[in-house]
Amino acid sequence: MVAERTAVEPRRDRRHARHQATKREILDAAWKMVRADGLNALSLRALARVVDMEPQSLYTYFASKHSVYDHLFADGNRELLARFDRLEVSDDVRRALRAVAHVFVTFAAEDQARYELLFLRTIPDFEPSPESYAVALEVFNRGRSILTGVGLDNPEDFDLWTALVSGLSSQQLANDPGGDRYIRLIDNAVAMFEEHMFGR
Amino acid sequence: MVAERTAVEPRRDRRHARHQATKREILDAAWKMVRADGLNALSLRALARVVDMEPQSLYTYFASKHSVYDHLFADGNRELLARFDRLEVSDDVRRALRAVAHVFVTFAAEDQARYELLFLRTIPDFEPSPESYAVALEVFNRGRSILTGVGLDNPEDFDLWTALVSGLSSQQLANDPGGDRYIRLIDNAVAMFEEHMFGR
DNA sequence: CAGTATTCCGAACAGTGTCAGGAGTCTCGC
DNA sequence: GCGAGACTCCTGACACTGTTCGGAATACTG
Repeated sequence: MVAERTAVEPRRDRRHARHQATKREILDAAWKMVRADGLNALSLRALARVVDMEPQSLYTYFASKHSVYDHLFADGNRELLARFDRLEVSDDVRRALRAVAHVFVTFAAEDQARYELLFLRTIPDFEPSPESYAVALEVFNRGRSILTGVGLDNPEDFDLWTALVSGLSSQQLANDPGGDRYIRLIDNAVAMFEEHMFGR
Repeated sequence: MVAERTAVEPRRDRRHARHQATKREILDAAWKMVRADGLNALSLRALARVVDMEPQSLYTYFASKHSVYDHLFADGNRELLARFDRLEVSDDVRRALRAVAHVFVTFAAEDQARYELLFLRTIPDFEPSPESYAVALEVFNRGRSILTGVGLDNPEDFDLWTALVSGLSSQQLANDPGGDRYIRLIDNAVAMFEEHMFGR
């Protein structure tokens, strides 16, 4: 029985590799379309056309359209997590807060559809799977740990921080997409926040 | 020719009244559905079922589904405008800012779908008509004039203000719908903003 | 080579927004 | 009161959507 299992495993793995490759191609195409036409405008038939398949074949890789969204959701969170990882946290509080805010707002401003998917509940009945949600939680915790690292461990302080940063992001996307009208305000906003938290 | 016109007018008006009444009923039903199932989940066929019509009959009152959204958009903005009108602006800066923030965040937190429709571009290809957008502009100007009334006439200050308030709103909706986790932070946020603008 | 897992597609179903055309109804001037 | 015309509503239909079923290829394994 053990032999049988070890004999089967490699086959599965190779298939799995091909499978994953195609999955990646589909997801990349989905990102492209979603960026171009909006998150809610994604159509499986159009997606299939782009990756040169019949619409039904997509179901070999994804259980449903929501599952596609789910993988995009995880993708986006992994990307944001990677950017936080690349961030070397400064000792200087203001500098650290600035860096975090800049990473987040820039990330948001880059891609309206991605922001919608990750941070707004805009697709009817979509809920991330536990696995995908775990990635999102990791992002959340990472962001919070950076904040506590500079001495902000009060949950309400963190809530105010996220409100401020997400406000800059959503306003940037809504009122000046592609521009930097609100991105320019980051330093000022961080200064305001820091003064309030630590005194002038 | 003039006689003909004046003779026709009253008839038109009475029709118009009935027409508007039905229109209102349809929009009210649409609000209900949108609140229950989400903005993007609205279906003309389901809407028709609720108002006891055939789906195609809705086209007597609205040129398209987007037109329904457009009327809801105007509805929402008129409601927000009315709340600003009911607001008596205090001489005390902090009190005034608090009141404005509270009106807005409460308005947002009440209705996720309405917030999406008014402040996020979440429906594919939807753009408010000039008439509806005019109402939105009026809301925007009203909010800004209240701010300038307390001495904040710098556009960037107003941008930071809207970012802060909309951030509280969207976080409230996303992370604690129905609760008051971020609504409770309004006073604190206003204090932070005021200190930063006017000194401690 | 035989057997099996995997990938893909053809056909179909229920749902969507929307358009064309035609009934029925209401209100008007005569 | 009658005919004209606007108005309201519906039947039928079209192209689209996500999704399921069943079978045909294909690729890999023993």
